[in-house]
Amino acid sequence: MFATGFGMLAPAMTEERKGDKITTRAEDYPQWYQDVVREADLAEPAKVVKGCMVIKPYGYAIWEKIQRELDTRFKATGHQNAYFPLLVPQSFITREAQHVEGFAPELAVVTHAGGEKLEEPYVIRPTSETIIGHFFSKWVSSWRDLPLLVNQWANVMRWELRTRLFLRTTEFLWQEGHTAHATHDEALAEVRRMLDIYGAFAESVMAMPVIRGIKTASERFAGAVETFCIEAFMQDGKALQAGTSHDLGQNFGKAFDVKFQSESGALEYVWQTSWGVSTRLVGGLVMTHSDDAGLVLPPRLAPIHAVIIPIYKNPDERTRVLEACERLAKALGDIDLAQDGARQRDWLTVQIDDRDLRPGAKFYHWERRGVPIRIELGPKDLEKGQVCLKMRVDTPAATGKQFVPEAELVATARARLLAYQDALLLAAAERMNTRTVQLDNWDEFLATFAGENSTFAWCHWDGSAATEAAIKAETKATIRCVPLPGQGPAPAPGRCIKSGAPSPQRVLIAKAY
RNA sequence: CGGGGCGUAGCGCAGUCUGGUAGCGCGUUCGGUUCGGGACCGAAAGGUCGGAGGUUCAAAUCCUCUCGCCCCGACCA
Repeated sequence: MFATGFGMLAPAMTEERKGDKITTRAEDYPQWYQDVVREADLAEPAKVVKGCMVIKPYGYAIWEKIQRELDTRFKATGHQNAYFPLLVPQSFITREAQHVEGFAPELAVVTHAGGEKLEEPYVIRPTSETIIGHFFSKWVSSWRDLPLLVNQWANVMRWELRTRLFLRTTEFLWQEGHTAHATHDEALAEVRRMLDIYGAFAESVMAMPVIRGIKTASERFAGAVETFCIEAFMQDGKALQAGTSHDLGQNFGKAFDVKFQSESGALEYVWQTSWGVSTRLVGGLVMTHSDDAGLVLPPRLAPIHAVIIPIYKNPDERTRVLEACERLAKALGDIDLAQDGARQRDWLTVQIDDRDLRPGAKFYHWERRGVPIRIELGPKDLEKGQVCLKMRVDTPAATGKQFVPEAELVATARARLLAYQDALLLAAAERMNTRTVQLDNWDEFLATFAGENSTFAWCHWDGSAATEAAIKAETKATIRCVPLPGQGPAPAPGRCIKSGAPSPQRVLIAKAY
């Protein structure tokens, strides 16, 4: 499948404004992020609705690719999609003590409908554990009904005080998996399995390396027994919680009376899990790979893999060049990027930019949108039977403009895209690794997190909430997670960086989005 | 909710102090010349100056009230 007329993906020239420069990262990182999102045409603040955003077609196309990849993985592990109501009876939220406490401050509540005041207000779901708990209790009665594995793609609302496009908005899109199991061990295995899926997805599809770990009590999901997470390293040294997987224990089972009769005949509460990732991932994608020239996308998530720019001086040349462009697009469109063993094909999407603009303007246009490959085709190339190929970001394997014989284009393009995907992951991992430090001295810690500074720091912590709060109060840095085996430095005892008390292992500390 | 700032053309702004024909840049439309890293020339369209009230011969400008937004401090995928 090839495409040359993707109206939705080809933003009109109205967005092309000379002077709309992208602030450099060194100059002002938050401004750079906003500029990149705007210039890549990913989203814009809704303005008329406080704290909300409009995800524009190009940005939504990236989210759809994320959805497709994850949904395939969820289905492959036995989950089924379902959909639960947006509105949740207020009394449901208050059923689980920790849950209410955590979410009460950010709830939007519907008090009137049909011109009348409601007997019981509804809250707009901030997450769906409660209403799903209610239905699980109706659906589960026997051990034969377990495990129950469902997922929902939905929007949720949390009344945020301060918002940033994709990273934190009042309404956002996500996926929330909810499962019920007969034993705690089985539930825990599910929690870990989904965390593994998130981690593998982040690294192999988003090319975004992550640290897998467990949240401290203060950062734990309201109502969970344990929260597992993946934390990603942003270019400014801050951490982004990119996905979470919760062991809910029997907390919601008890609150919503989700019971089953076991094989031995005993009546028991189910063990539940929930796990989710959101459109925040798009923000993480931006802050992982993009540069001062704009968005950079890994091929596996790029809505457009290659753009072909025709070069011509007169109508006759235009006709001949465009004809050749169509030929190239058709050939490239037959490339399947899917890895061995993938369940579905992943055809290359190609676009010919035949707008009446000068080539240079088109180069900048697509560069800002992060299209991985640019192909220039002009009269000189036609004569020589070659095409000019350039990757959005230089990699050791491919630097600057390269000329390849037309006959080799398809093979070259495929190889370059696959190498590019790997190169982005490698570059991101190197950035994270070289900027990750081990700190053992409080003064050093203060210097590391002075002002807006942040990086990934492995430090000893005495395990107390008081120390954790003190670190946060003094530096704004927080404990992102206690690493899982294989993540971070090998566990070894030491002394807490703040209190000096004994500590069994180092934890990951950074400022966070 | 406390402190600071701002509402004038699609976007960014000037004009407000000192009332007197509503302007500039970018973008948009049309025509032409251009086209291997952000083109140029010519013409044109586009604004009840956030809203309401008041002062005045006359208000974007002065006064009163009001609405909305942004930034900074207490929460979070």
